[in-house]
Amino acid sequence: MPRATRLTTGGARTRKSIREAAVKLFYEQGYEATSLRGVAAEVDLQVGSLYNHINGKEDLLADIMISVMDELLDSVHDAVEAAEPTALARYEAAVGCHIRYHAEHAQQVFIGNSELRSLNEDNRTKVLTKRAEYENLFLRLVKKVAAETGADVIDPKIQAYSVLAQGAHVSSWYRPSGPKSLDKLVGTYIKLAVRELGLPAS
Amino acid sequence: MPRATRLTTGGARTRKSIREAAVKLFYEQGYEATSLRGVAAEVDLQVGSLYNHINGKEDLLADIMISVMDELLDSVHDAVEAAEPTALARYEAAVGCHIRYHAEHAQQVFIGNSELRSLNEDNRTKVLTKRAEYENLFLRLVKKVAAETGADVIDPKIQAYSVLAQGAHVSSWYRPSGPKSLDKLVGTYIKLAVRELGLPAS
DNA sequence: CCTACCGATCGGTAGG
DNA sequence: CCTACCGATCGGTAGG
Repeated sequence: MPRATRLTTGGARTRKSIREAAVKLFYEQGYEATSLRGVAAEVDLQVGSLYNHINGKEDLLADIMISVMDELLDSVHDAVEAAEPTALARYEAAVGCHIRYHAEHAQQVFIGNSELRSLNEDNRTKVLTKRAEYENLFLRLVKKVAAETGADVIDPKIQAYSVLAQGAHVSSWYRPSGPKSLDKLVGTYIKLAVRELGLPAS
Repeated sequence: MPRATRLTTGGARTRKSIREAAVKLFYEQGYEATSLRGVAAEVDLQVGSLYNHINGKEDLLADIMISVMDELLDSVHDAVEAAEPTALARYEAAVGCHIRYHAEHAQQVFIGNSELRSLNEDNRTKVLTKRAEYENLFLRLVKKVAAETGADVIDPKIQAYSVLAQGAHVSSWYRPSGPKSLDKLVGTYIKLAVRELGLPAS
């Protein structure tokens, strides 16, 4: 039995393909303008067959939006923990991870930032809760930098919002084929974020 | 004839009401999820009657998106010309006007930033051209500040993008009922923008 | 400005 | 996983 792992692949693989097709179409056309027939065609299925893998159109969207927030939270937490144990280094790591994720997952993040309205109350609450958690993560980091360095932070909340705004914007224009290297881009945004705190470049 | 001005009001007033209803519903539900029946109901008309005032659903959207860009361009141009004739003062005026407009017209701007996909090629090109013009306006201002003050601007394009990103973000959360006064908010964003240029607060 | 209608398309389901 | 279908709703139009 050299291929025992294959036992579970068929269904899971199809499910993943459907999700990827949904990300692509939701990004290109928007959730409302995307038909399940379009999603099905993308993975060579008929509409009815989709229902062997998903519970409905909105489930597909909720899945994408919730998992993108989970990934973001995990990534930034990991980046912060891996950084040097100073408040500024941790903040820089968080900003860098935030920008990098938004560039590398531009489609998913863009969907996450534009289709909140299409979720029912239950799913919307779930996503909003995770977003609030993400915001608070940055807010705490900003406040720690201020406490540890004495930086003259004008408004910690706007400061955190500023970083979130840059990420959202990056996800709307970044393409891997662009002229700038991603490392350089991330570095630029980190410098801007540090400057905004009123600190000299490190 | 004490009400001669009324001669032209009837039709124009209805047209304006329809547009305002469309802004409200496009903002709340998104363009695709909004039906012309919903728009009609909002102004106490039947669907068919809308066509005495508009050419179709997309015309309504294109109108909103194009006029928001025209207003933005005019406002910022005016603000720049009214400012003290130093590059930094002009830049500060532009950033302040940008943020203020995005707060005061949050719904229209939010539509402008999220429904590009729903326009046909012709209208999309019109809007994108105006957006490019708007971006260039900020890019030139940043470069002038750098030239005049010797500021160490890391990347003028990203710098301009940063300001645009803040505006888009503000339009997604700002409510007039919020705790912060608009003047104070605008002031905060101006300070952040100046700091990003590597200049001390003025 | 309304009534009544058109063809098209949608999400979802039954039944196999 | 497919065929065939459902009711609902859509943008838009004719005709008055």
